[in-house]
Amino acid sequence: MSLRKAVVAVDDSVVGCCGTLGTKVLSTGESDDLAQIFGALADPARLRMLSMIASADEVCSCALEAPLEKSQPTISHHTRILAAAGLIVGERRGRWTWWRAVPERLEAVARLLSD
Amino acid sequence: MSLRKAVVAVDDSVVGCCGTLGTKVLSTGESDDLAQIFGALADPARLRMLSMIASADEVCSCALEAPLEKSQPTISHHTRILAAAGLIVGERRGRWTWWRAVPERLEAVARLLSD
DNA sequence: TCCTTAGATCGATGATCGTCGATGGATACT
DNA sequence: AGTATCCATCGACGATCATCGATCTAAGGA
Repeated sequence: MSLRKAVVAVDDSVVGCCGTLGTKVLSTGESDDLAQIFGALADPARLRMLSMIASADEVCSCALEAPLEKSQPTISHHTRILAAAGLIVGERRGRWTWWRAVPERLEAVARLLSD
Repeated sequence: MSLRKAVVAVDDSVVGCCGTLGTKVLSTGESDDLAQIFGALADPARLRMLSMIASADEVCSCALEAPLEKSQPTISHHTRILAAAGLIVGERRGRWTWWRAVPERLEAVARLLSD
């Protein structure tokens, strides 16, 4: 058994159901889930990765290593965290995995910060 | 000299000047600063703290310990990080420090996620 | 059937983070 | 002056994280 904490996807219902940050005090459960989403955005490499994916239509994992200057396992690690936060989705086609941004997710998080 | 990394305020110009995440790829400098802001939001205690402050007009530090169930040094630690990210501002009045949310900052971050 | 390639997983390591007890400084009240 | 209170800072400890080499799996191409 691995000691590393599993990367578990955050529930969809957390975002876009709770009004704004300023309307009511978050419950501990809500804050846990939201912290995971913001945690996914709290790394420079992941932010650049996300902006690359969001700027293009689709991006292959293999196209991320060079510009981000990270090893292949590190790229895989970061894509997994962004996907668990619902910010990107991946599709395996042949040997390649293609990543797309999820604009609705970004908008939902944005709406949560300010309505 | 302390080994702990100093908590340095993030430059104001990073937010609200750069369009959306999907319009262009972030530079390393931009992603570093943004990661600090999102990092401030990436903790459940800080999110609850921010929602408490944003929901009220002003909140005294002393009113945060009980509901968050954290010690006084921990509360002070978290307020400092939120303030360095520009999400709250504190004003010392007598013995108490009063905290206010910065809605423009929240809106700027939201706009950055989705325009 | 090999050989190559893309990506996920494992295990380890060094850095960062959240937390709190102890301490110090500043302010208010008596 | 003396005491009490609010808060920032320090130092330490345990947990989590980012990173990468090594390994494994799966999917072409020869």
